[in-house]
Amino acid sequence: MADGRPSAAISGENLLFLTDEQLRQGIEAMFFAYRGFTADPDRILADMAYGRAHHRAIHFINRAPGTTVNNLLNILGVTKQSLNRVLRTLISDGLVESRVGRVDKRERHLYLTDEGRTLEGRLSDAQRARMRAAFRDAGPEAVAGFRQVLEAMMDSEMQRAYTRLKESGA
Amino acid sequence: MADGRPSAAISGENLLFLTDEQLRQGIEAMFFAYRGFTADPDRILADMAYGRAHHRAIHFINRAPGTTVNNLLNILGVTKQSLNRVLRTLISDGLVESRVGRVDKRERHLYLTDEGRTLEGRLSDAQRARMRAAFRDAGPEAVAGFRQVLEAMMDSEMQRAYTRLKESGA
DNA sequence: AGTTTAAGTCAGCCTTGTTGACATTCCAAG
DNA sequence: CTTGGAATGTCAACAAGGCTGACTTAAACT
Repeated sequence: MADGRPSAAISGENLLFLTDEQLRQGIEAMFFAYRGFTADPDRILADMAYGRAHHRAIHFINRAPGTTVNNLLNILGVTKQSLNRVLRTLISDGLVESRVGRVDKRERHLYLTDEGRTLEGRLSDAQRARMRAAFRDAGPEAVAGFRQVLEAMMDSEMQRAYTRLKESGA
Repeated sequence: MADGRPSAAISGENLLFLTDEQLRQGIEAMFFAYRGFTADPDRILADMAYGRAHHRAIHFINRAPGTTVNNLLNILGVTKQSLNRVLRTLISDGLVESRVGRVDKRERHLYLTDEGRTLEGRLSDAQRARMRAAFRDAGPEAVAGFRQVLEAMMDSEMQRAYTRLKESGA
């Protein structure tokens, strides 16, 4: 409905005519691209008893070693019960190590074991390969735009988490 | 690991240095942005007995009215059992109508009812509002780049589906 | 006539999300 | 010192939405 009718949006000096059709194409692009984005790690995980939730935990523990459970909870946006089930299996399988905090012994700090890092590498390599190919195909300007739009699409809380991770990284 | 070490990629005339860190930021941007992308419709659906799967079915039936079950299956990338469960509830709730094909009576052609279109509108409006804000914030060049990268990230099969939908649209 | 295709259905399983209730441990404030 | 609250862990139950496998029906194709 309303195809062709412009959803006008005025932004400072810029007057953008964003039709519903253009927005819908953006929506569909996100849907199809996210499928591709997760496809490669999913294939690797399917062989083991793990799923996407395990991948996410492993990714962010690798990204910020020593992170607390609570911090991970905020980043992942799931309940502690849900995360706990995933962490329990990862710990008992020897991929993740949970150390009691030194300053606050209630906290658990999470680290990947060597085995955990190995799996992380396998998953990351697969996901990065696709991202690298996409970045290469699209070119540097497109990559900058890609990141700008994605950042603008996040909830402000996630935007802060993303920025924090970005700055801690490089 | 390998932070700082460049994953070089040569693309025709362009020499891109894509570090693992840059790729990881792209990966995390996708993760956080997709959460935002689904957040608004999810909130609407949570009040009803519906979930994201119902939203996807409604979206693509609206997009291509009269589509067959098999076609929808290919676009959504799920099993017919999974889709059927969703379609059954949508049909019995009066949001979707299933008509026997005229030329091939084995096929069922799917259409939204008035009630279905109403819900579709509510969900789309919410999702488009966020997309519109992100597009406006980022600007037209960024939007073009965003779409280029996403398209390059899709599996080729999905890329074809996406292009077909795009061309059928505007 | 026999095979293939589209769709639907039943049963069962898995992952991953949810609530709610409750125990433990420890820090910090009164 | 005691009490309240925070961080964590755990148990149970449940739901959504994926999956596989097996089977039926009806129509179309060869």
